[in-house]
Amino acid sequence: MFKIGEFSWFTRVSVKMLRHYDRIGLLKPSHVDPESGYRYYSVEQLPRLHRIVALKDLGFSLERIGDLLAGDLSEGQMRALLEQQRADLAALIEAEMVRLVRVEDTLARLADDLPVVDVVLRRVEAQLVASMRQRIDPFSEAISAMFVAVEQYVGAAQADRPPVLLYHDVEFIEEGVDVETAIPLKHPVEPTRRIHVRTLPAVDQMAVLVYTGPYEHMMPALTVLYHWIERGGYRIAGPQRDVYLRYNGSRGPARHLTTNPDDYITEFQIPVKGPNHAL
Amino acid sequence: MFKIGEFSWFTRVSVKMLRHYDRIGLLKPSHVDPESGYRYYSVEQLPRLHRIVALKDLGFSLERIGDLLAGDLSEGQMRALLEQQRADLAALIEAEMVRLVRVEDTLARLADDLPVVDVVLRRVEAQLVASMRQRIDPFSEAISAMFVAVEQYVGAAQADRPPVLLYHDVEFIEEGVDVETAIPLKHPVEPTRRIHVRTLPAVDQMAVLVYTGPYEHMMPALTVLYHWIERGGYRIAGPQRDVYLRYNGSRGPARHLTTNPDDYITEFQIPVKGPNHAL
DNA sequence: GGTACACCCTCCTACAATAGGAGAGTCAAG
DNA sequence: CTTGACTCTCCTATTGTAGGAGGGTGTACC
Repeated sequence: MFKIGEFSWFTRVSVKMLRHYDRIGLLKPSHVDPESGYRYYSVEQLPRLHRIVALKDLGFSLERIGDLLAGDLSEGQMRALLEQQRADLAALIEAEMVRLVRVEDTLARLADDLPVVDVVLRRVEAQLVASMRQRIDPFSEAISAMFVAVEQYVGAAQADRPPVLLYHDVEFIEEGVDVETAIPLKHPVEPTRRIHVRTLPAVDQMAVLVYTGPYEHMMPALTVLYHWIERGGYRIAGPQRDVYLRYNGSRGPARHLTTNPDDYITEFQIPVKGPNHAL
Repeated sequence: MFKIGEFSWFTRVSVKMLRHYDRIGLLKPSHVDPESGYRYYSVEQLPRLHRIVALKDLGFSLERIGDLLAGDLSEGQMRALLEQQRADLAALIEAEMVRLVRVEDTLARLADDLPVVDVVLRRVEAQLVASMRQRIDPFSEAISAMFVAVEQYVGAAQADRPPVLLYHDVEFIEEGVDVETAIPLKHPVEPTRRIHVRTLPAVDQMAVLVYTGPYEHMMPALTVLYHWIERGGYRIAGPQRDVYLRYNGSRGPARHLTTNPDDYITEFQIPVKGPNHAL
């Protein structure tokens, strides 16, 4: 019989942890003095502690180790737990490798004196909108006109959410871009021949980049977004959306308006499908 | 201005977390109503929150994110933090991959109906011993005789620790194995021509396997230990030690003795050097 | 046989990031 | 003005590990 300190000394498991394993029932001392409460361990407990430590090194939680050591599980259940652990580890490694790539990309951008911008992946909810879709020349004034037309038409039905521009072309096009200007609605309005009423679908995995500044300089940021998607092993799964969080407009929800182009805030959103996450 | 719920809704950062970021100073609301305590956020805070989420996805802790966002660090410091993160991630990935290999090995053993045994890596402390070293035939009775001889010689100086057998051959040898039988000492004794007194050095990284059962069947377990070392990317860094935690002996510390070979408990220890840990 | 000191006990606290709940106050739409 | 949705603070929990306080225990040495 060993006192807890001796047992700790040569198993290299701290006294704190041995007491913890006792409390959670993972490893009870073979004898506890009822007078003093002193724990006494025997060599016979060594294989069990050894297995606990080994399973811990395999990445199992103490709770799962408890299950595994309970002994009342079939070989099939044992295998299932191990398979589960393998899958968890594989997923974790994949996620960490994507992270590593991203950190390296950021370092590379820093080394090249390029601006560091941040992309995040998140869900975007569905949104009822009124919209107008049209082929126009890129960066043209026509876009403003389209937004204004839709806003005027929907009037009080406009929701207090930022307007959205959708790009329906799959590839880059020099002129005649297929765009849709969408204004969020509080409730449906009657469609017309030019103004449609529809619901922008929710997107579970949206790669999002927030850009602050005038529209002329947004291309480098957008490039980063595409780079991010590619490097992360994602594929594009829908039309890009530009969300105007802060923009120049005499109309529209007041809290989204500003006049200084340097204060413009735009969110670039690209729906993606990824290998390592649920759709 | 958005109330916390709205801000949470479209950033997909939970209200709980927004309040948390406020408390730790990571993201203060642009306005807090002094009456109600209500937090109000503005679009201008979106880039910052976005960056926080992006850095979190890169694996940074909130504390480090705080440092990174403080803005008062040079590009060099920024780079250093990223480099650190890269190194941390690389190390983590390597460790997880070793884990994964081990889980897969365990599954393979399970599928082949081989016994699952557990190897752990730990430190072993230095130990003063009296020992006798000799070439003998493997598994011979001579080993017992050597232990008995040393035990008899050291007498009361014997410490209450298990005897150790060291194998000094680097490779497997059919006959004439170079072994050393070591008995732990409480304090030094006089050496003789045949009995040496020395300190078994501490080993920082010892691959250890606990084996329960008679000596005849220990080879498969030992094979696992070698396999484990190889698969983990370690190299052997010293002589193997067998520690007799529970063995048959009429003498020796009482708490290590038993007569039933099925109750024998032996620890196989092999010093290793590994790529991913400090020496 | 006593005393000092190393050891052991329980109970509390902390970490980091996140989540849930209780109880009370606030805002906005009808 | 009521009601229901929202918000506030404060408390608790998670997981594995560690530190400390305050008090009891075992033993080696004198």
